[in-house]
Amino acid sequence: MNIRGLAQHLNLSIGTVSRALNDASDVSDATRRRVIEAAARLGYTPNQSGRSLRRGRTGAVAFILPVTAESGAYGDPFFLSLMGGLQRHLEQAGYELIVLPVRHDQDELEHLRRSLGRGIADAWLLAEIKRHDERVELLSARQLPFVAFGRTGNPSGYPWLDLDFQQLISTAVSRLLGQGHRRIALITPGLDVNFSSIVIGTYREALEDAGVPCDDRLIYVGDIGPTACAAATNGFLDLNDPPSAIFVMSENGPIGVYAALRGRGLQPGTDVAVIGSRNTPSCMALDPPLTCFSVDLHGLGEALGSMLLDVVAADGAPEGRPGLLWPFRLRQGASDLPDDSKC
Amino acid sequence: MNIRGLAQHLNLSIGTVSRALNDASDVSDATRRRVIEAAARLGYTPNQSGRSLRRGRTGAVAFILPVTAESGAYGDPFFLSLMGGLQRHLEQAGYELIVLPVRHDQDELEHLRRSLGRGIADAWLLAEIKRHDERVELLSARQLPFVAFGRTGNPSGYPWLDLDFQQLISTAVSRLLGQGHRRIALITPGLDVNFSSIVIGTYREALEDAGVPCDDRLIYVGDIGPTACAAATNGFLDLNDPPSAIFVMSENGPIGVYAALRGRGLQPGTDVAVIGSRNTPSCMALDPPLTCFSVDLHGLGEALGSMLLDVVAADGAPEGRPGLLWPFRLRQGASDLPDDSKC
DNA sequence: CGGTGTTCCGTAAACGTTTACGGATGATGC
DNA sequence: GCATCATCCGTAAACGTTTACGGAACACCG
Repeated sequence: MNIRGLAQHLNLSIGTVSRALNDASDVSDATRRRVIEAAARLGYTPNQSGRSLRRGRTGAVAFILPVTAESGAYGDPFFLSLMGGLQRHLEQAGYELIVLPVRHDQDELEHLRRSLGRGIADAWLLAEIKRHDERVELLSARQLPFVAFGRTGNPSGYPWLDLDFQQLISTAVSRLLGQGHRRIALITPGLDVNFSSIVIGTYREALEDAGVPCDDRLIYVGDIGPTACAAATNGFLDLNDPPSAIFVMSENGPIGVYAALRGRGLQPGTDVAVIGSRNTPSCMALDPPLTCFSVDLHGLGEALGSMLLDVVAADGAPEGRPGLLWPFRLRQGASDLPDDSKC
Repeated sequence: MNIRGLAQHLNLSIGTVSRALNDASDVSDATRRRVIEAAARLGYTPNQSGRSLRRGRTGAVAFILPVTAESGAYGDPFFLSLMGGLQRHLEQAGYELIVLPVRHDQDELEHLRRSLGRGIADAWLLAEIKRHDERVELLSARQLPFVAFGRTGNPSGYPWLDLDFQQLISTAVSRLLGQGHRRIALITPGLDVNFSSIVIGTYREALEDAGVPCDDRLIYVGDIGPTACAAATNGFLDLNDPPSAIFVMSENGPIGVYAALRGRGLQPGTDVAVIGSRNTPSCMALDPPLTCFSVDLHGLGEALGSMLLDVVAADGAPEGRPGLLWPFRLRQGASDLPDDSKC
């Protein structure tokens, strides 16, 4: 069902039908109603290729979504929830969200180039930003509207939104300090992960501000799977002066920490305080309930959608758009009770 | 950078450039090389709108992905891993995978109509198929190429792939029977979930085949969140003759089951056997390790990709394509040891 | 009644590709 | 040397839409 067929059916010209359906100026109310009614009745929907060929834009925003390549592993459900809010916000503005999955074992720059070439969207959303990210450079160089979820090492000259890891760490550490802990261990991923250096820096600052000496033996940087975190915990406990609290910047890491503590006959939350970073389903299954942080993913998606719409509206005027930090919320569990006996 | 610009740059006609880049017949090797080299050098990528307007097809497959609408909840990471295999398979055939998220609180039929109208893909992949699914009917009626991941109550006349729940249940029940259990409880979601009736039916058959009487008080049908599963477990344990084994058709349900057992001083895997359905991260965090089932998600994605390519190739000849059942694999843990004392 | 607007609609030219068709060129066979 | 043929390339018509432009019809005002 073309626009031509619709026009013939209505004894109107193609142009009039198009105007009636789109801009709605220069067309009488009577015919507009007639056209809209007939379009609905005949099931006419404008061909997207023709439309976006003629106009310069597609009415869609593309989200480059990293997915796992391995067979057994699950992906990060974080993004899935984010997509709900993002899609809702874009939908309200008449935009469509399309997601382009890219596997971790793919050349992501090449993938982005191909996707850009398809010209499938008016704006682009990048995730899992690296400290030095060629995709950000590519999009900046081509002056294409995009938003980065995450930030590079030099986060200026492009719009980004990132989680406020600084707030996360300082909240966790000051909470533990407030509970009387003085030896607080830190488990955080390798420095190739963008936020890890922020984590370490903020951790050091927070201790310093409180006048608590920082012991490098209490900092573990590396693989943050459950087993690696268990090993790290055992390493902490082997020290002459073991920590009384452990902050774990990892999704499934707290599971390993709990296991290692129990392996030594220690009870999380009673003998050693534990605070995790995110309320993943696996961490919510722990007993005693893990004190950790959550993110308003829906709101986060909506904020990203809003930024994307801004960026696509202000085409070619990317100035003055600052980066945004998105807060974590503390979810109090029972794993970080103060352990006064150790102070 | 148009094809016109490229042609002018090469002193060739537009048609020749197009042929050189596409079909590659009727063009000499020398010029073809020259064109390809120049296209790469000038960064030319054919405009997708123009291309798919002229040809009837887009070279893409669309995956209608259900995402959560609530703010706190995470989505199902199941699909994320599936997308990796799907994308790889399609990529190898020169197809692109685009994902269209649809929120659970949206009118999914209306959303599908809009998406179809955009004509953005050559084939469609549906997920979370309902027992009576209007989307399947819509796509069938319009003769559009699609594949259903899941199946309706009457799974014929369209290509589908579904998980083999029957195999899952019969494997679990016969395993428990083989371990000597005679009173096996079942926790399964409400009958609005498509596979739940299959689960119950197969459970009954398996018991009947083994000559074990089926006690309806050992079947719980309803909400399968952790707390609901804990309540169901407590209900089982309140019986005069409580079960010695529990099969939980739920993702996070085993967490609640473990908690309820421990609340009564019972040790999972020692006092009561527990088998779960899926190896979600939350279940893998349990101690003792949960015996459950896993799915080769990558292979599943590739199988879906293969079916999609078949469907898009055999346009208008949808006959003879049977449904496919995808197997579960048992992952032995330590939660289903035989409890001979109770037999 | 002429002039000036306003309202509504048709005309046609784009947007960037692909592809059927034909023509030019050169090679080959007789 | 002429006919035949293969090889390569240019021409132009589509694909379905949007939109600038102009024109027809009509109202209004002096």
